[in-house]
Amino acid sequence: MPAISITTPKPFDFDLTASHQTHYRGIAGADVYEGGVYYRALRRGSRVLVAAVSESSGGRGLDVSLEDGASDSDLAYAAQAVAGLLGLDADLSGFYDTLTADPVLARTVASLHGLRPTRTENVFEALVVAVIGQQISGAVARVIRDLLVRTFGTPAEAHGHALFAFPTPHVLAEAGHDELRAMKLSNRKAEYIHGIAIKTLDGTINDGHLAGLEDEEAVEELVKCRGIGRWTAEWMLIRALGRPDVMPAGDLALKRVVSQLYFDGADITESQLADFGRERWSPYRGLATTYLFSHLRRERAQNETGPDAAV
DNA sequence: ACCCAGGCATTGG
DNA sequence: CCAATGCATGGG
Repeated sequence: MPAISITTPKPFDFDLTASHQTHYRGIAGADVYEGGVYYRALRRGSRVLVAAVSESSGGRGLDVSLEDGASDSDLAYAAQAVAGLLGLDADLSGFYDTLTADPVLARTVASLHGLRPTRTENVFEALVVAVIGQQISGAVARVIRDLLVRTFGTPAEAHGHALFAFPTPHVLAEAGHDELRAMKLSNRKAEYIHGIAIKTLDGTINDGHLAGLEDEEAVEELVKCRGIGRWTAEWMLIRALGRPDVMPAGDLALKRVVSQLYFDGADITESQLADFGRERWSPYRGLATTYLFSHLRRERAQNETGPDAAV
């Protein structure tokens, strides 16, 4: 099986990072983490490559394997894509310095040392996943996201696993309203996602262009799209572009966790959270957000399968 | 049977 | 310009 090694930066915890990417549940959308191997179906042009990623036996990096027939060029592509998905290119040193100055945050995320800010494959994936997650609980969002990926994603049988590449803008743009509604999306969200697919196809939403914009410029441009508000734009910047200083201050769960950790449970407003984050965590508000959410996700997943998993 | 959940667009003051 | 309202669905 063709494979390529990639060296990893420090600090880096592969298990933590792959678990975070799959919401500590082994599968989340197009991402799968099972038996110590992270699987992801990647799009390269019109083809799909399935990467299987595991720690090198030497422990000095990662091995990325593709199916037989993959070229050296495919391997180089996959190595680069996996490095992005796992956030290996992020710089954590400044954030860890911030942690030493914030004992509350440091204690909360103490067991997340080496977690990397993982990413989606592209802007479209992040936007669609964010729209799905608007207003509803993580549990509901997961059901809808996984259904969408299994229904409209590109199946890729490889490494003995049935995997799916994330649906293309083309497929979702071609899908009828009733087909999207069947994904348990609301009428509105079905329209939003359809529109985002169209705008991605016609270049109105363009990864390279957005990557060249400052955080706030990108938000201002994205919120012109129907269905994309500030919250959705900010999550896209974090998830797709790995922006380290973006914080979705309107996020209900983030408000709650910051309230509990820093304000004795008292309700805080969006602007209070924005001020707090700017003063306390700049310029690493995005990394603080990622770590806090990883903490929440893991707690929730453990509570469901943990103490009284009476099976 | 309610009520809430990692928002958004629309409407009405 | 700010406040209220409907939306779809699964879990508590």
